[in-house]
Amino acid sequence: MSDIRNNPYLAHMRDGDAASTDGRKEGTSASFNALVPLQTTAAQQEAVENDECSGLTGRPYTQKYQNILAKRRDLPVNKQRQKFLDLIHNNQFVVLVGETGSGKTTQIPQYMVYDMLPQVEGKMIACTQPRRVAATSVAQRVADELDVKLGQEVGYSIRFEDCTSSKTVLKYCTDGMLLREAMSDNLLSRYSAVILDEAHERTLNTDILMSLMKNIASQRLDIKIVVMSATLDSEKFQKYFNDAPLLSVPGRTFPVEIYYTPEPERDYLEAAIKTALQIHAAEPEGDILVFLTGEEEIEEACRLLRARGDELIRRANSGPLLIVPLYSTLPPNMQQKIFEKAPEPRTKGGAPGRKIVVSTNVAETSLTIDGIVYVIDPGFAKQKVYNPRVRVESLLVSPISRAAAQQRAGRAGRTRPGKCFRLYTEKSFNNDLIEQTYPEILRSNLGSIVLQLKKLGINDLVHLDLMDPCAPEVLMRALELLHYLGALDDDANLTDIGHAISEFPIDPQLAKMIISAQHYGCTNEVLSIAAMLSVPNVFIRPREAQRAADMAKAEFAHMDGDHMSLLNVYHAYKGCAEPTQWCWDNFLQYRSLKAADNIREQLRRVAAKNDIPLVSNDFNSPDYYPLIRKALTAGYFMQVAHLERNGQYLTVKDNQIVLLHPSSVLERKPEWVVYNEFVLTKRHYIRTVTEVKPEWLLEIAPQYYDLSGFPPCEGKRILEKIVLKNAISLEEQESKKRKKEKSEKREKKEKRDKSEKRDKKDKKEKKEKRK
DNA sequence: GAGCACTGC
Repeated sequence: MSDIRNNPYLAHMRDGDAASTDGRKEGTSASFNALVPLQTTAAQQEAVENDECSGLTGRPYTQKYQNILAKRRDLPVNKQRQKFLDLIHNNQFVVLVGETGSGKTTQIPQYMVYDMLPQVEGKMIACTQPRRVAATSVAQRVADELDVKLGQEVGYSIRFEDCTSSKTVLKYCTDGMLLREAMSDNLLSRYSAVILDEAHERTLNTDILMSLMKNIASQRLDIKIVVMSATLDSEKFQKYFNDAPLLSVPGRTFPVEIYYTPEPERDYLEAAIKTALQIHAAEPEGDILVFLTGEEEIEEACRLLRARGDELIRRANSGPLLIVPLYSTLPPNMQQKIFEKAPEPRTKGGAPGRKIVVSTNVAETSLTIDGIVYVIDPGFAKQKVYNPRVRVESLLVSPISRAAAQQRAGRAGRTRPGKCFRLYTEKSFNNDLIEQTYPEILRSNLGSIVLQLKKLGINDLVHLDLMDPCAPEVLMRALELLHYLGALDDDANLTDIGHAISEFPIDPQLAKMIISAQHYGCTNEVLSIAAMLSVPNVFIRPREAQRAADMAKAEFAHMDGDHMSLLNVYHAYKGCAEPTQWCWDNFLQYRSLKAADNIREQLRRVAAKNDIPLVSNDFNSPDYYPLIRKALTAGYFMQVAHLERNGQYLTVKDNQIVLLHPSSVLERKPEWVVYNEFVLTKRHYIRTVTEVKPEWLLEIAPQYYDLSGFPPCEGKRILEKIVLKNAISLEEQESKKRKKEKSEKREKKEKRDKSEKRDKKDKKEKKEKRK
């Protein structure tokens, strides 16, 4: 343990003993003079906070600091500070449950800093968040609380942005970011403690990180782990972390009354609209939040609400309504509308106006709207599901869990007591809804995750200690994919290609595409395509201007297919003078294109770091596009469809009937295509499609196109013919080669014989001369 | 001739 005299917080207290309060004396006396381990009490910590100068910077505290300090002392978590410190002193893991408003996210990391003084050993404390905005905004708040400049002693680290310095002691970061760091520093040796926040959300990254921390903790007895969650499902966390102790901190929210429908609702959209209007007509002032499942449904609900709201206002003299849709793909300026105030009464003293926000799940966790008093919860959400049999991820409207329903209801009690109207029966809530939403790890394709785990040095995936183990078939699919990509060898160990792929923060297929592009001389172009495939759809198609949008899109169409069209869009975007206006004029999503540009730059850096040359072919060469398509094939040879003679596309190897997605720029139907996505809706579609040649498949991925395992279909027969033809020509080549070799041998032999004869002759002559 | 919950590296 370190010398406590190095403690920058406590150091100044030695000098100022005379002026000490009791609390400070408690801190000064026995503990640090006796060189005890770095363990503080709540009183010591508070004394340090009460001091005139900051222990971190040595500067006097500002008035702003003092004002915030008063509020911090009032947080529920502060009353449990001593209890928390006792637990963390005596345990490697602590589970902390704290509801909204407990102050856990801002305070616990600070308590840890005071207690562990990571800077003494040149280390840091990390606190992870599932979302970027949370990481940045909380870091800013804590920097203010500690009276330091953001990016100095307190910082954050998210994709595209590292706001830390050599002085940083406390770092907020996304959980994905910490995972990336662990890939190059398997034991996270730069950290003396890791705090995992919002663990109840059970995102893919949080689950992997929990497993990783458990593993690291068994090898590093000096590291402390705090797992923070908002739900009461704490037993599962405690059990998982070797029966860790639990600390519960009450939240600070207002009570929310729950109402259920007496009978099940047949049409939840209709019921939601009716309920909203009833609230408007009968309930006191306060805004309404309605949860629906997707963009189309939300826009439809807004239309109906506006129409019927107008009628209500006319007939019943109700207050004016502001109806706002909210979903993530909504342009930012439209998203800002949710923060507008409810409209004023039409006449002085008239019925108050009201705001109704109709939102997807984005309002459940990611965005907080002030002033919401009423929540309407139909009980559904779109959720990701993964079907390993057909290797397809899709979105399905499904009932939410009880935990999610609780979370939604909580949105009504942020500023004052509220009400939540559940559009299902109480019986249904208790009997039909599952307790918790299935964690993401059980609903995802794990290709990328398995590769990351390998890179993290975790080889035994079957015995991987996860809170919810994933299905063996999902693991098999992931290993299979990585093996075919050449990322894993026959013993499932990382290959050189695998190491390279894992460096890229994108799907393994995309990374393989980039790595392969160097052999086709087109890394520049393929980087652009990979970036465009990693962002949300760039094409906008408003209902009221569909034809204009389609025409704008046609300008970018490339006859080889959608990938090349994306490349056209990217090039045009890079070449335009005023990006925002240009995007607007061309029905393109500026946000997506900007993101693509950002990602491309990141990918370019990773490529450069891995010695992948950044090259392009001559644009005027006839091979310019075919070579790009070959690189595409090197990543996506597992996603190929063949046009059968009956006019239907069949996926190769799975023999699924699929249709070209109507958004495709391909007007004809090429015989062989690679596709980026399999979309499962009413029908099976392949989306983002480009023409390829069957010869390429056999040439680029012979290990995958071992046709003996393929189900019979036209595509297979054609590939077999090519294999045969290749074999024949190979045989011909071989025999030619053999003939050539034979004749060469003969010639050589003749030469040799001749020279030998000559030598003999020479020797003979020499001999005779000597004689 | 159609859809796109939400995050994240």
